[in-house]
Amino acid sequence: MKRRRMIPEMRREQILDAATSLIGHLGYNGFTIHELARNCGLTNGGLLHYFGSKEELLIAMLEERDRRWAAGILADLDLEQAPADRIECARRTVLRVFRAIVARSVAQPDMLRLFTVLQSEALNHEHPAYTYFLRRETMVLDEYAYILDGHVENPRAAARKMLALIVGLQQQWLRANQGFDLIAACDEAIALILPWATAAAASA
Amino acid sequence: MKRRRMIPEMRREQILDAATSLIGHLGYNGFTIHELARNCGLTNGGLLHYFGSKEELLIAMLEERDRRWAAGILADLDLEQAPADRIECARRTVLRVFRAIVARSVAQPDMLRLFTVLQSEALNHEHPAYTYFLRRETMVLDEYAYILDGHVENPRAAARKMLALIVGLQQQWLRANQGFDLIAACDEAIALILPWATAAAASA
Amino acid sequence: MKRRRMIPEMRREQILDAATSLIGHLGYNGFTIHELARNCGLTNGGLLHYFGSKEELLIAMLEERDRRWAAGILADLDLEQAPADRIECARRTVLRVFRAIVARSVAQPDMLRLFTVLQSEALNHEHPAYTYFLRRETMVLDEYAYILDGHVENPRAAARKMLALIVGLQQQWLRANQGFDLIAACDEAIALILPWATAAAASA
Amino acid sequence: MKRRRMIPEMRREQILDAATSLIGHLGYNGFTIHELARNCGLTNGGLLHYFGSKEELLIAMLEERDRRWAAGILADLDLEQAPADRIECARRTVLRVFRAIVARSVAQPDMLRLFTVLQSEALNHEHPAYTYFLRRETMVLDEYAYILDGHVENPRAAARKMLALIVGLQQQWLRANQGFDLIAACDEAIALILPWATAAAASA
DNA sequence: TATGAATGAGCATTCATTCAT
DNA sequence: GATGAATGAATGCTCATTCAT
Repeated sequence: MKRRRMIPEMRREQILDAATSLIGHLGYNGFTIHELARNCGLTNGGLLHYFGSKEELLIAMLEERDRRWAAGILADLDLEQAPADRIECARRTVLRVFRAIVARSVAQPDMLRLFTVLQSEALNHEHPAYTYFLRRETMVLDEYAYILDGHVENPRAAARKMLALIVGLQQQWLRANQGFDLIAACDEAIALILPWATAAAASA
Repeated sequence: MKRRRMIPEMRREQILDAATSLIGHLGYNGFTIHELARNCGLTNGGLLHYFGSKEELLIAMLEERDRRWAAGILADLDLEQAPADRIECARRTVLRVFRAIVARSVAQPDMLRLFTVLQSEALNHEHPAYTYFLRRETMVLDEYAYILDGHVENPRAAARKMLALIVGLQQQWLRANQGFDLIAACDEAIALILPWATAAAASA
Repeated sequence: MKRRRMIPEMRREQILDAATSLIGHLGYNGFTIHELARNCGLTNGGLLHYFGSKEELLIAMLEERDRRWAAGILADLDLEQAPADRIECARRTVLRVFRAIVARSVAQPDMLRLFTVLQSEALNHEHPAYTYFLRRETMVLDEYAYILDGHVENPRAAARKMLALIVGLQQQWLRANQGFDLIAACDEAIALILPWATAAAASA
Repeated sequence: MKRRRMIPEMRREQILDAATSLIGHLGYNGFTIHELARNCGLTNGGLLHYFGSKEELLIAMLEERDRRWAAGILADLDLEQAPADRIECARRTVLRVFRAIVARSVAQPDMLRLFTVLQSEALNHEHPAYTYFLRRETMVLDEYAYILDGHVENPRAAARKMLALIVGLQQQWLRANQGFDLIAACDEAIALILPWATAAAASA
C-alpha cells in the first residue's frame, strides 16, 4: 500500500475531526482505534503515533475541541457586534451570550453530539473523562452564575436551571434528529429564567 | 463449586438488579456479560440461559424496569392521597405528578443512573436501545403535554422544557454525587413553567 | 472447526507438556501463547481458559514441573535400591543422590532445557520467574550442603561448586546437542569434590 | 528536539555500551530497538542507521565485545607481569590465566551478564546467536584444553569441568546479586582441577 | 546523520456466544 | 438449571522496519 505522508498538523486535525464524529456516535467505549484509523486512511499503529493511547487521544481531543468550541462562541459574539467589554453584563449582552452558546451547537452538531454522549458516559468515576467533565461542569456553572449575577435573584440556582435547559433541549434535539428549532426552543427557555428577555428578544 | 439452583423468577430478578447497577455505571458498551454473571454468582453461560444475548438482556431489562418505574411513580401518587381521577388535572395534581417523578429518581438513584446513561448512549441509530428511547421520549413528551394542557399556553413546548429541566438537573445531580437538593431544584424549575406553582407549593 | 472437548486434567497436562518444550526452546520472552495453543490444537482464548495469562501459565508450569522433577529423582532412588533412610548419609547414598539428579536430566532433556533457559532469563529482576529461581537456588544449595555435610570440609562452598559443575556441564551438553556422555562427565566432576567417590564408583 | 550529531565512532560505541547493559538484562528477545534508541538519545530509525537490523546489531555487538573482552584479559595478564611467552605454560602462568578470566567478570559484571544471558538464550537452534556461541564454546574449550595440557591427565575433560565451574559460579554470583566472593570461589574451584594450585596460590 | 511518519505483522488479552455435559 | 470448555473475532497496543524529508 502507498505510504501517504501528511503534514503532521493536518494529520492531527484530520484525526481529531474523525474522532469527534466517531466518538460522538459511539462513545468512548464504543469506538475502536482501528475504525478511527481506517477513517483517516492509515493503520492502527500509524494513528497511535500521534496519540499514544486511546485514553490520551480522548483527553487530547477534549481539550483541543473545548478550546475551539469556546473560541467559536467568542468569535460569534465579536462578529455580530462586540461589546466594549465582555464582562459588561448589560441585558442585551447576557442574552447574546446564551444565544451564541446555543447557536454554536446548531452550527456544529457533531461537536454537540460529542459532548452530549461523553458527558453521560463520563458520569462513571472510572471513566477516563470523569474528572474532565466534573471540572468542566463546575466551570460552566461558575461562568453562568457570573453572567447571570445582577439579573436574577439566585444566580447559582439560575445557572443550574439554565444549563439543565440547554443540555436537556440539546439532547432532545439530537434524538429528534434535529427535527425542531433548537434556537427558538432555547430562546423560550432563556425567557423563563430571564423574564425581561421576551421583550428584549422582540426588539432584537 | 456448588451449583446453587434458584427459583427462576428470583434469579431473573437478581440478574436485572445487578444489571441495573452495572449498566447504570458502565453503559451498554462498557459492561460485560462476564462481570454481570460474576455479580450474580453464576457463570457466563448460566446467565445467557435466562436472556439469550446481551442485546436481549438490555431490552428485557429496559421494559421490565420501565414498568416498575412507572408503577412506582403511580404508587407514590396513590400513597400520598390519590386523586379520584389521575386525569383530573387540577393544579395540585399536576404539581404532584411532576414531584412524584422527581422523587422517584431520588429514591432510586441507580435506576436514574441507568436511564441517564443509556439515554445518551442510545442517541446513536445503531444502538440496540435507540428505538426504545426514541419511542419513550415521544411518549413522555406526549404525556407531559397532556398533563400540562390547560395550564400553559403551549403544552408541547412546555413539555419539552419541563423534560429538559428534569433531565438536565438529574444529570447535574448525578455528577455532583448527589451533592445538592434535587427535589428543591426541580420544584423551582417546575415553578418556572407553572408560575402559579410557587403559591401552590407554599400552601402544600 | 470441530470442537474437541477434552477432559480438563488431560488438557492441562497436554498444555504443560507443550509449554515445557516450547519455553525450553524459546524462553519466556520468545514463545507466544498463540503458538502454544496451536501446538495443543486449540485457540488462543481456549488456552487462556486454563491459565489466565502468560505469566500465570509460566508460574503454574514451573511449580508443577518442579514437583514432578523432584518426585522423579526420588522415584529413581527408590527404584534402584532404597536406603533405609534417605537422610542416612552414607557415602554410597550421597553418590547415588547426585547421580540420580544428573540421570534425571539425561532422561528428560526437554525439562532440563526448560530449567536451563529460564534460569538465565530469570536473572533479571523484572522477569516473572525471578523470585522463583532465586528461592529455588537457595533451596537447592541448602539441600546440597545438607547432603554433603560430614563428607567435605566446607559443605556450603562444596554445594556451590557441585551445583556449578552440574549446571555448567548440562549447559555444555545441551549446546553440544547431547554429544557427550553427561553422566560420565558429571561422575568425574563429583569425584573432584568427593575424592573417595572414585573408589566407591568402581565398586558400585 | 535538537538534532545532536555525533562522531560516528563515538555513537557506535555509545550504542554498544547501552546495548550491552540492555541485552544483558532483558536478553535478545526481551529488549527493543526503541528502548535502546531512547537510552542513546536518538530515535528508532536513527539507531538502525548504524546497525541495519536488530539481528545485525546483536552479532556486531557480540564480536566487538568479545574482542574487547579477550583484549582485557590479555591486558590484565601483561599488566601484572607478562610471561615471556603466553604459551609457556608453567604452573604459575596457568593459574594466572584462569584468575584473569574470572577477574574480568568481576571487573565488568554487565558484560558477564550479557554473555551469561545470551549463552542460554542461544541454546536454541533458531536463535540468531546460536552459531556464534556454538563456535565460541568450542574455541574456549580448545583453548582451555591447550592451556591445561601437561598439567592434568585428560585436558579436554578438565577443560569442560573448568568451564562448567566458572560459568556455573558466575551465574550463581549474578543471581545472588554479587553477594559472595566470586574470585575466592573460583580459586577454590580451580584448585579442584589443579591440585597443586593450592600450594601455588599460597606462595603467590 | 538523523528524524519521525507510516506500515504490517504480531502480541496478550477480552468478549459474546455456543454447546456438550 | 447451570457449568465450563472452546471458539472466533476483535481490541488496544507494540515492534522491527522502511522511507521521505
